Amino acid sequence: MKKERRGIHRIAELANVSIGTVDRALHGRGGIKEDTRHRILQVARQIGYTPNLAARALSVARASASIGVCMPREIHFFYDQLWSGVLDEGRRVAQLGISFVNRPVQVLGEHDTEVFAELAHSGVNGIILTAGNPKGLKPLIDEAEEKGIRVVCVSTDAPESRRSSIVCVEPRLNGCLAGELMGKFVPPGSHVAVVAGMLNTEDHRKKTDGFSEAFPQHCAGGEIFTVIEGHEDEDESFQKTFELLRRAPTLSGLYVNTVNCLPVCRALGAHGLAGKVKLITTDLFAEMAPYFHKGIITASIYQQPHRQGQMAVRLMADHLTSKAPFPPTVHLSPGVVMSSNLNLFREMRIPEFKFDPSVLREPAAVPAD
Amino acid sequence: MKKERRGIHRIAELANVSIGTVDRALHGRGGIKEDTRHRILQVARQIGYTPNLAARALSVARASASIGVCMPREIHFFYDQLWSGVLDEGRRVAQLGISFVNRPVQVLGEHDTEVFAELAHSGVNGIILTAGNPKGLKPLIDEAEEKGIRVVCVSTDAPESRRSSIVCVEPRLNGCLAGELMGKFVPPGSHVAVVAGMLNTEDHRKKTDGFSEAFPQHCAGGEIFTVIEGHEDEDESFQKTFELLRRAPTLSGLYVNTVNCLPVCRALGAHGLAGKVKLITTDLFAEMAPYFHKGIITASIYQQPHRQGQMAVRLMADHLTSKAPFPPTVHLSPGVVMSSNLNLFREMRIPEFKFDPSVLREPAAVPAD
DNA sequence: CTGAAAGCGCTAACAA
DNA sequence: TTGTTAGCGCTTTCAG
Repeated sequence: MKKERRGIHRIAELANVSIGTVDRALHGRGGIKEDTRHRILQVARQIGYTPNLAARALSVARASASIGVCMPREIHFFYDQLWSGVLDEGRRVAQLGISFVNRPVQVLGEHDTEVFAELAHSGVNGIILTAGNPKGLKPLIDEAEEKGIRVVCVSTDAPESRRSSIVCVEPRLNGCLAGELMGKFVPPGSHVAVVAGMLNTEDHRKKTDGFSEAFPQHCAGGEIFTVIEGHEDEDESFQKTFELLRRAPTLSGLYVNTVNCLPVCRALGAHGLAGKVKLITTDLFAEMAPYFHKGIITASIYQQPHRQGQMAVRLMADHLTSKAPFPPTVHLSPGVVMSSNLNLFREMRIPEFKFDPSVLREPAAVPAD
Repeated sequence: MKKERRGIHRIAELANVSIGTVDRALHGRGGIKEDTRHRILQVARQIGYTPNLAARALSVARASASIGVCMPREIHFFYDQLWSGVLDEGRRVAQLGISFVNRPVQVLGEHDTEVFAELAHSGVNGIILTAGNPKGLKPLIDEAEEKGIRVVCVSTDAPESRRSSIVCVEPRLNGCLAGELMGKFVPPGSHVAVVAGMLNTEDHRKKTDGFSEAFPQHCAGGEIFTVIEGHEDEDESFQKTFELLRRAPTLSGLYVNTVNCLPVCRALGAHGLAGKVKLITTDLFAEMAPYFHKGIITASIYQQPHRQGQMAVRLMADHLTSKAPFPPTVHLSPGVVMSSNLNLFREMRIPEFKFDPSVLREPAAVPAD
């Protein structure tokens, strides 16, 4: 009594040929009679054959696909989460024989052209990239795509380039959602202000635009009192906000579109305005929790960094393993964080996942002994 | 001249043992002298050994598992999405040799005990279950777990049972978030009402409780005017809501905690109260879109059905392939849908994914010839 | 044109 | 306590 074989063996059995022939048929390789080929495909379809990717990966050994990753190390944990999404999902697809080459850069846009160029020449089959420096990157990306190295941008786009896909929360929509929420939080005719990072970065400008457009639509007679720039500097942000609140005591809302919201929270606290001025922030990290509880932050727009990383890896892996086509864009919906659901976000887990370079190597799976 | 070996063979060579011993050392299995174990681990660490997951997957493939799925077919697309999450993720893990036995039941709680029992005896290694009938299911679940069949509940729990894990959005938290939002949307001292499905279902009761607790906390002097039951009946819901709005013209908010919100929207429309009464709904389906655009629905609390399905499959698959432990609970954060981000939700894609039993078979991966 | 056979790195069952 | 061996399903020679 013989055991039931699987996969191509099964097909071979049913079609009365050898597995070698089955392989030739399945891969459209030459050197096979057209009607045996046809017969084999028929059988394969009948039994619903699906190739075992692990076996394939194993067989072709290290010739199998690898993905390069170039993303920044951290800003207030946003990139920590992005990395951890990539690494988590990477661990899964590793089971399918896909390997990773991780090349973190210190901060967004720093040396990313060099690192990208190096990756592109290192023999990877695809690159996941946070494009801090779109202009400089464009030619490199186009060249890589030309050579068949697919590029997926994540979180920050290089929209002019020929990258295969982009995974992000659209900044404009991010601002719109904040604007809509703000419009519902404050009474008609309210004045609100925006605290941006730097208006000359695309991202912050688009968020500001989205907010400015949506807010008046959802708050009859509402107006944007002013837009100030904190330049990602703690002291400057605090000072400017503090000053603003003194100058404009009738302000009913504040929208911070950079991750750097703590100074603003402190300025509001210093004025004793908890809850009086509705504060909508962006992103999430553990130190924000007390300000939710005190009612200083009313809501935060969450950009799902972990999921972005995960999606980018999935897109690339699906393409590499099953030549799945890339969707031109993957726009995630931003989440809304309020005090009720705050604790469900991974950023609130302690201890906070700290980015550890050692994690960047493949899971060194030698257990501590 | 012999070829350079890789992986555990390499380690075996260097440590002067056989691959069997290396395997034992690496996995902390018994039957190995402590110092050989130590030496082997030492070597492994030195050469930066990383297990080849493809090889492992392949090797254990024969032992590989099947997952039974028992979930309802549909309620206003919620279960469609849940299924599609399960099927999508199932397609991925199928590549690791995991197969599925899908057993849809028509509606929540109908015949689920029979179907579960059948699954439990069909030789599956794990069951994903939407427990419509927790009392009846408990003994069956416990028995299955006893036999080593792990059970993961999804969307609806069987909390008394020994199920390995539950993936859901907590109903109470769902209500809290709605309450918090409502508290910020309406002015202090407002009266609001709740439209529930049936208060005797755990789920709706808990949502109502959460809302009732959170709302007054976030709206000074706010009160719950009344809670009405629509019993998931179109006409009854419309009538009762219409009546309520006439009786209480000062109402400033309405929270619908069942998916059946269209009658309420219509009643609001009929009274010309679009935007005047803030309406917060639950879940999302395509027909709701116009009510967002007209400003009748202010926000909806989204329970992420697709992701719930996906998570349940991942939990089970990770356990089956890597004996990963189950987290006792996976509580997803509900999403907030407003008109700005409405279009990003998969429910808005047309054509709406309709549940098709044929999808329940594995995809045939044989290229058209 | 087709078949046979050798691995890929790992697990697990069985011998020693 | 350790070594040996037979696969897992696939790709890739090399013979027929």
